[in-house]
Amino acid sequence: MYSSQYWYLQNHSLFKHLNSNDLNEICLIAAYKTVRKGDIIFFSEENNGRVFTLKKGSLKIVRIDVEGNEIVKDILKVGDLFGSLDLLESNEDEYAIVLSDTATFCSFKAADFEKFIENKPEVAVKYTKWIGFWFKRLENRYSNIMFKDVKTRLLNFLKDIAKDHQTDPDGYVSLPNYLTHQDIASLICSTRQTVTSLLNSLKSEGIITYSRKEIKVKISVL
Amino acid sequence: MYSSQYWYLQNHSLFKHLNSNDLNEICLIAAYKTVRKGDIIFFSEENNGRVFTLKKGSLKIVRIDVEGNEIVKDILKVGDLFGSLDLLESNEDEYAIVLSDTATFCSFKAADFEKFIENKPEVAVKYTKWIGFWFKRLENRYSNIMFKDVKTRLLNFLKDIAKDHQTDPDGYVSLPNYLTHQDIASLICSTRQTVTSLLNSLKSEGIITYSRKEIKVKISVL
DNA sequence: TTGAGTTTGTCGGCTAAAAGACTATTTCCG
DNA sequence: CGGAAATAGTCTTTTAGCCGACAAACTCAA
Repeated sequence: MYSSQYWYLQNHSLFKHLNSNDLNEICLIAAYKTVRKGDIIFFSEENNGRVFTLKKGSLKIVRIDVEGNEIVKDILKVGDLFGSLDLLESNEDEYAIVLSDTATFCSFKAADFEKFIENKPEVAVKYTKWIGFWFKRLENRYSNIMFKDVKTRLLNFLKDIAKDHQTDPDGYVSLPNYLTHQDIASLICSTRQTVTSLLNSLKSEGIITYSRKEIKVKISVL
Repeated sequence: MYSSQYWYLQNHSLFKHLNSNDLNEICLIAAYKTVRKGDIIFFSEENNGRVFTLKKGSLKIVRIDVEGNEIVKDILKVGDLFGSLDLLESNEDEYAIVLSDTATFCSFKAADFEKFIENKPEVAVKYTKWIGFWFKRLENRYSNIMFKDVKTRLLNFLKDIAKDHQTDPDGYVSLPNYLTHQDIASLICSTRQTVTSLLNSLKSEGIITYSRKEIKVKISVL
């Protein structure tokens, strides 16, 4: 018999191979929380230096730049880590907004995790690799932005979210759409107007169909 | 009494706090090498999955994109880590070119380092933080490229290399210049011609002077 | 159901900077 | 030294896509 908290942790690839004693230990430093759509998770104040793992739902990471613009940095889904991944403080100008109806996540203080890691070297190595993956992901995202035109970037963005979804028998992938054109623009580093007109030209090319709730993408094009 | 190899490792912040037994251990998995200007370090083949630390000199990291263009990804200096930082394989399309007259570096197999880490969790935590720093650095570099115009990016680039150099009494920082305009263009994501004319306009504004060997930057402007 | 707020659609002007073409200068090496 | 290769300088042309302005469509709460 195990508590649901155990299940959550065990289900996360970072902790999958830990036994129940280990889980017991990390549960002591982990805190769970469920929040609703539109809720904001700030990384400053009491959350500063915390690492979060998303258990359910999806959210977007937003940064406020020096001019006060909102920049959508990333869209996260179940299993992703966020927060102070580098085990360092700060991130004052960043926060997360819940996109799905509800989201559940657990979190622990980077400092506590650090202590935990020191006794669980397998976890340390796994964590290191995890960070390495994200590093590569960031590199790819950015080189995409710098060397591809907006249309390609938009298609790559669609491809990226489509890859974790089932293909319908008609050859389309149906993606629930939590994002405004403004959000998408921010993610692919473009403008609202450009995204709108590109989406419409993709629509008239028969590559996608979309409403405000859903985007369907012809999988063969990606 | 210690060998010069010990000194090298000990001098690197990642290994600074290890005692001589630990150093002995990691020396067994580390290999040293000195190379000359223009030499190329490939990350594929026998170097695949290796982590390097630069002991002396400077080098540039180059990537070949799908269209065959050389993209200068980074300029590294003493103390920097490069190679398979994520402890993973691949990086086939990347290599390093030595810029200084000579360069010395040591390297170890990611797999060996991993084993080492499992017995030295403090090193794992340090390594994770190290990667975290680079993560942030990458984020900053790219947000710079995406949200600033070319002139600002060029000035930021100069600021960045100026920050580890002494200021002359005349208020200028003298930077040895290993880079062509093409290299600089690639680093700040612009074109050769644009860099050339921007450098010349900065020169006529009295902000910099430069030859092919050296760039002098008025520190007050940065 | 109504009207305020938010998100989408469309257009044309505008500009930074890429791209191309050619020349001038410097470097390198036999 | 001399001549080829690499690098830098300066034009002009072209263009992707940003930006403002405004209208249409949708959403939601009172």
